Amino acid sequence: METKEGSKDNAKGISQAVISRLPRYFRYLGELKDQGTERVSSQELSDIMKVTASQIRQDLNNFGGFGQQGYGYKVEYLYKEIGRLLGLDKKHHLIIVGAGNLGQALANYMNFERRGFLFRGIFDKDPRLHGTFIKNLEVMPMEQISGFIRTNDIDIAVLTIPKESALTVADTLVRAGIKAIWNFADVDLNIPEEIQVENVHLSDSLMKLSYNINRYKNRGNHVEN
Amino acid sequence: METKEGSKDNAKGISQAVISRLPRYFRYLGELKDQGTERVSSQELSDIMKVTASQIRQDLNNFGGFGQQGYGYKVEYLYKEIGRLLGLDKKHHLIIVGAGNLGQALANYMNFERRGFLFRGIFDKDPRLHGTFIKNLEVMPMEQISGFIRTNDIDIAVLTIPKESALTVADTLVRAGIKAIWNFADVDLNIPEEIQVENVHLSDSLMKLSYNINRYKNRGNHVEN
DNA sequence: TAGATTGTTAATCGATTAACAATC
DNA sequence: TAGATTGTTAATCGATTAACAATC
Repeated sequence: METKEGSKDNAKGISQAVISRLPRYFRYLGELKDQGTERVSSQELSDIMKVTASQIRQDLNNFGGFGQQGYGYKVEYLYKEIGRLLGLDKKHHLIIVGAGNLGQALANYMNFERRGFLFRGIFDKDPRLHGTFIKNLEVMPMEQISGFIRTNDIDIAVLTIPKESALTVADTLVRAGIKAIWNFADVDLNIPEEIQVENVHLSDSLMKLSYNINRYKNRGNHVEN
Repeated sequence: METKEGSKDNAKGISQAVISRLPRYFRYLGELKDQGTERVSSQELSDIMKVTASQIRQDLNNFGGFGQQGYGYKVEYLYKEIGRLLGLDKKHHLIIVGAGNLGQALANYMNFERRGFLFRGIFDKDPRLHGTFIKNLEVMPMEQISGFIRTNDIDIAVLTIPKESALTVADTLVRAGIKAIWNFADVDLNIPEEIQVENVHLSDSLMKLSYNINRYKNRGNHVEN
């Protein structure tokens, strides 16, 4: 069992469908924990989260045996384990590329810092912004990105620039050794497979909402995305 | 053929998987259009978008016959039709609830207006903000939301408030007759089925990225969401 | 007409749900 | 031990891909 569990822990081939659900489990378990709940069964969680108990058990079992038969799951333990899977036990160092409204908003959003996502630098091509401060960060010129990534051990770049420059800037980031890009530009990046990309296409999201207003209901309104 | 096409046009039961892909088709077709491309085959689009030609034809056929056998699809026509499906031929009236950093950023983002999503009001519970302007919009107190929705024919509420107040505010919105909520609060709303909800859970998105940094590659880095 | 490419049916693949044996 | 609930296998469902007949 040890071997098996160990191998499952860093198993490959877990579908993005499952991974997408982990933060939601994490969120609900955090609530239960804050309420002082000690244990939860897949059925109880199923009722709260409106997904099947079967799916919960399947999802969790992708990563090893987190529960105890006849008892259920220990909330605190499961919460911590899922947090670990999500990399929340480690600190991440981020830069924001694009100091426009969205870049500023993200820089000021405290909840990311709370989870270990630390903003270390912010860049913009507009010289008028250079030297100004957003939160505690001085806006730097784009030319300094590569050096900054290398010197400050930056994992993640948050891309909040217009789509016109997104592709070339993404290339710069990749060449500087970035591990992941959180992409808010309205374009699909074209970078090597091993660099992780998570797209937040706000326009797409709004258009989807617009579609659903006009058409008849298709599914529930919970979960998804 | 007329009857069939007509019925397909407002067909129910089109999966959210398909609907989620429509904005991306729209985006690529817009680019082709801007480049002056007149026609495109599913195979050509497949090469550009990195999805199978089969999927493209299947997806489009959910909504009726947009193409011509032996020829392909007329770019401009298909672009317009998908835009129509996405409700972009109509104007939408939105309010922003929560005038914090994110609310301000969204208010200032021009691309939504360009697509017919018009911001008509912005609300916040902080009295110090009341009467100040964000873009061309005066910040109003929360108490005025319901009246404003009814008077100004508001379709969509953009929810950019902390999760603590999100549930109760969402209820207010529903009672005032809102059709859809674009939810940026870090919580799942619990409102009637017929009200459309599109969640943008930024924290979830960042956690997913974090997961993928630590684990091995699972899939390509293109597309998804 | 011959060639190209759609629309659509059939086959495959993957994800979700159900069922139940293992076990706490 | 009996009861509860997981972990896991098997069944189902849905989405994607392949194949090809229809037709421009």
